[in-house]
Amino acid sequence: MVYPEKTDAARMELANRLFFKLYQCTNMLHKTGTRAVEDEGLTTQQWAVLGALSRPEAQGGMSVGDLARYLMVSRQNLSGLLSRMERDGHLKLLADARDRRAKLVTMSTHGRRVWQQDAQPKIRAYYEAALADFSTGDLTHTLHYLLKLLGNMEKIDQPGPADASEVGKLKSAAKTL
Amino acid sequence: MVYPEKTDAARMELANRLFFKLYQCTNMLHKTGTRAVEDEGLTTQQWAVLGALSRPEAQGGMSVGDLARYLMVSRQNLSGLLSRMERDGHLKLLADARDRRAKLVTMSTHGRRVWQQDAQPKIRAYYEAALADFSTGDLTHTLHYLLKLLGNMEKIDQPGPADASEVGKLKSAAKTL
DNA sequence: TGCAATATACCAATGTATTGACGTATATTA
DNA sequence: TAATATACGTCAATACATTGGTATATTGCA
Repeated sequence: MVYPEKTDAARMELANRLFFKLYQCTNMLHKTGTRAVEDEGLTTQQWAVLGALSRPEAQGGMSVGDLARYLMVSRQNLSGLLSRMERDGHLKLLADARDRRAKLVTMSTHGRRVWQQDAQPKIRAYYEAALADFSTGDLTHTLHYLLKLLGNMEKIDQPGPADASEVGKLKSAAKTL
Repeated sequence: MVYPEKTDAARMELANRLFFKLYQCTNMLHKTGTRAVEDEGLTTQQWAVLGALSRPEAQGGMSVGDLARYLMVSRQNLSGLLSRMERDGHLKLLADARDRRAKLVTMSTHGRRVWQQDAQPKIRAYYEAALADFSTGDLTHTLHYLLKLLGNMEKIDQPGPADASEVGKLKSAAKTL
């Protein structure tokens, strides 16, 4: 290697710009995306919740915890979000008969109508504008890189045991405390 | 075109996943990134501010407005951020002699030391972990897609006049109000 | 020069996101 | 079964981020 320090500095420079743009992109996504559905009284985060609940797998509702894991946000954050959406009549939170700790989150009739009739066409138009000049290949590649990045960050977040024996060790260690 | 509706639905599906992952990536970035520099009393947003101020172009400080434009956040948001950083001793806000409306934002001696000595190595390590298995080509491509996406969103945010004559029209129209 | 337009910074309200702590309910284990 | 551990949802504190409104200083045009 002739110039290792040079390539390394260049890599850091690229990394820096990449994360800076990631940060700016998401700020702009929330700003412009929320503006796109403001007439429906929604935000981008709320549209993520409605998107999750409208999946076939979510027929019959989801618990707050499951929804938080799916969206990858804290339960505490989601709790507030759901309260606002219930207040605005988009959701219904029912007590779960099976597990008395849990609440079942479901779209209200009004929420489902708003989501399907009003919001969906606007979201579609938003996607088309935001992804103008993106070919199908571009979309696939971008998604691939984001998935890879997300995977790396999940590892940073939860270094996680390498195998089951590690889990056993942790459990044993916990017992001695 | 034989199946136009099919390719269109697939594109929307891709778009949906792309923005969902973008949202999750940035949440994870703030979460894990802030954890990486929490000993220094910093957050990812604050490290963006210090990064901006440590550029050679920012020698002598920046006004709040310039910094807000550079970071692409609202002045109101930045104002609170800067107050916290001044409170924590990382920044100094001086009155601008030239323009009595403006404040000049500069890194304090302490802030510069924290940034260069303590934070920089941790940020470096964070970048390496978050971008594990990203080749230089991967980095360049990802950055390219983010820049393109950001450009599209800026257009959505500010549809902007197509040419100078439009600006003239707007100015004239404003006068009549 | 003077008046209108613009720029700068602040205040307030609202929404999103995190961590830490809490009380209650379910699971696990001894 | 009884004690312990875990899971569930919420409250509180703090930080980011937006919009809208206000007061003051500067700029630009007539």
